[in-house]
Amino acid sequence: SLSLSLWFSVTGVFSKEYIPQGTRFGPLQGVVYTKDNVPKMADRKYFWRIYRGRQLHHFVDGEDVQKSNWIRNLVACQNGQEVFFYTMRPVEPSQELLVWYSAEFSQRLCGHQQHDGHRHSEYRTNTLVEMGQRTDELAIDGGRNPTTSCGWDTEPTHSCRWNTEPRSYDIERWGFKPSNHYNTRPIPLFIGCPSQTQRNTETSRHPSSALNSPPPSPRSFYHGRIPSTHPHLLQRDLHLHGLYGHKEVPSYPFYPQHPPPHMQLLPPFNPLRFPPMPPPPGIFLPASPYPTPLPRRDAPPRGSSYLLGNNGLPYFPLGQPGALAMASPHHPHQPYLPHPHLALHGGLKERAANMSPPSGAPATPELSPRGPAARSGPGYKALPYPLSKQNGKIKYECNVCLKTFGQLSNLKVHLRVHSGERPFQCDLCKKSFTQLAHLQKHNLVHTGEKPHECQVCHKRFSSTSNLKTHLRLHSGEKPFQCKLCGTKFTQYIHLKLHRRLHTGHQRPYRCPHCAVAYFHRFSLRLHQRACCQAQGSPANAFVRDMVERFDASQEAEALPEGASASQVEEAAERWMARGSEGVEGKGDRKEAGVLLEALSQAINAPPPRAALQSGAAAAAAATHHSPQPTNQARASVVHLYKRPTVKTEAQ
DNA sequence: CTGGGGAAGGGGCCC
DNA sequence: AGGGCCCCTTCCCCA
Repeated sequence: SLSLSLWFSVTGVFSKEYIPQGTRFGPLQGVVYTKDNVPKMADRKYFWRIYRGRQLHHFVDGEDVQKSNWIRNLVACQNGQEVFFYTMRPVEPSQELLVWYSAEFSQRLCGHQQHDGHRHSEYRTNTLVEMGQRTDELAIDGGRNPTTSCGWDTEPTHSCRWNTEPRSYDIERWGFKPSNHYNTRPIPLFIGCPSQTQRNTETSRHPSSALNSPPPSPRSFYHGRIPSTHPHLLQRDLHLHGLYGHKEVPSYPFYPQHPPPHMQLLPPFNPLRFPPMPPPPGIFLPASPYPTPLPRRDAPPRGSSYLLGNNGLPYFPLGQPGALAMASPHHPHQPYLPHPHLALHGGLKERAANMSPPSGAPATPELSPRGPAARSGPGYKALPYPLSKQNGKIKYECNVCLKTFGQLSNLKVHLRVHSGERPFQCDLCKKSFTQLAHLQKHNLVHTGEKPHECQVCHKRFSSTSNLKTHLRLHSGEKPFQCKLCGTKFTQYIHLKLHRRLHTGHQRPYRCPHCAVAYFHRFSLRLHQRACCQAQGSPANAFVRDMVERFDASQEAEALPEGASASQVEEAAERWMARGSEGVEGKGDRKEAGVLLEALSQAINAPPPRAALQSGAAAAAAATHHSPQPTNQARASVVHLYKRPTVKTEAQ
């Protein structure tokens, strides 16, 4: 798996402000290699293949941060001989910018297979658009036809292209008129990215000024501002080349004196910590900045997405008409912006209809997209998601979390979990839901209706679940039992709260300086290096809390007491990949990243001598005065976060 | 502080 | 594809 050291050796880019969908960044800069002069020792992780026509022309290596400006949250688009990046969707403030790349590349990056049955969803990156380009088209449009490519240097499994110039998109998308300058030369900076103050203004959405600005210096330099939430970065002289205008020669069209205020540097990119989301189904792609390809014989119908899913196969949006129609008003930051072609050719319904996978494809399991047989011709006839067979039944696998579904519709609903799409909105309170049934259930809140009645006490409930819970009061059933004291509960949450009474008093490894104790020696070591103020660590309540969580995690529990630093590191990594128990649930992934960084530093940095000594003494003293936790006590901790089942808890 | 009950939301399966 | 239903989880409030 990806090592922490790698994680923290790479610079990440975060948005400081909302970036509208369709914003373009670029061009990519980096070390240029021809096919023949690639150094033997070159790390090809960040290689970009640049095509001329269908021929591989050269590579751009984005690895060297001193020489490149690559970013990884966007879809890349080869434009002539340059690479630009387009935002796939609006980028929220503080969201990291990442570039999509394929599952194959992800696997190579992570160095292991993802199909081991674990939920390695966070590892799974998705979707790369890789397109070829004909030389004659270069001549036609002056080299402005975009083709996209991925960050790997293996032979592409597919190629496709957009025949529509980005100019067309830009014009229609933003509503400005083409300028001669833009016609003749691509602007090697991003377009239409309003500042905070400009965001809601019409002019910001029609950044014609960008078009009329002189092209910026291709060599540019940006010193990012360090956010107050990441004070540890203040000591570093972080900079990112290229994207935002020259330090001495301001060139950024909108921000002539300063880097774009919505961009700033944050902790390093970590594909495990901040996994790129897959191309969101439905609601995002129709508003994609990418020009809709003109029809060709071997291409999907107009309106189909040319994004490639896993294994380089096309990723078709899964949107439904309802989703398309309802998405935008409910998500002001994800404005639905009908593509000009949609407006011209019938709008949403046609678009949605055209977005369906090729008819018949789901019913042809022999066209498994996992195999080469799935690709007949240029490869547009495959499904957007992997298929597999389990016990003779077709399974539809989520590209993001690898969960499989027996029915396609279930997968489609499931994908909303990842896309954030919530197509069903309550008219009264404007809350939105992923499923109609949830909205219908929610409506009962407003109507006061309680359709489910307890036959014993005639109390009424809005849901069967709540009635069922209630019925336990009459039946005396208490399925949730504390293993330590035997107390039984009717609800799991009550057991969960109760069990905390037992923990906290049985953690043998106490910090001699503060009132914290841990189950594991390595946790105490982490604490002392990462968050013990008495040891000179910065006060960080979050890191402190996370060390505690990790200490109580299954991953930590599985480690031997004398676990090596690398073992602890790997366990923390697994823990994070699993969602870190509550961290992800609270939507605070960046904070979790901060923890991992702290963990990494704590693991890798040589410990303060005093800390080690006192820590060892404390551990020894603690061990002496308080025996090792019993398996039972440890189990209670492990199960603290474990998904409960009636069976196990009742045993 | 702890146990207990209900309200509400979210994910997934089956039809 | 969509409706119905179930299970699970969390939050809130109260005794």
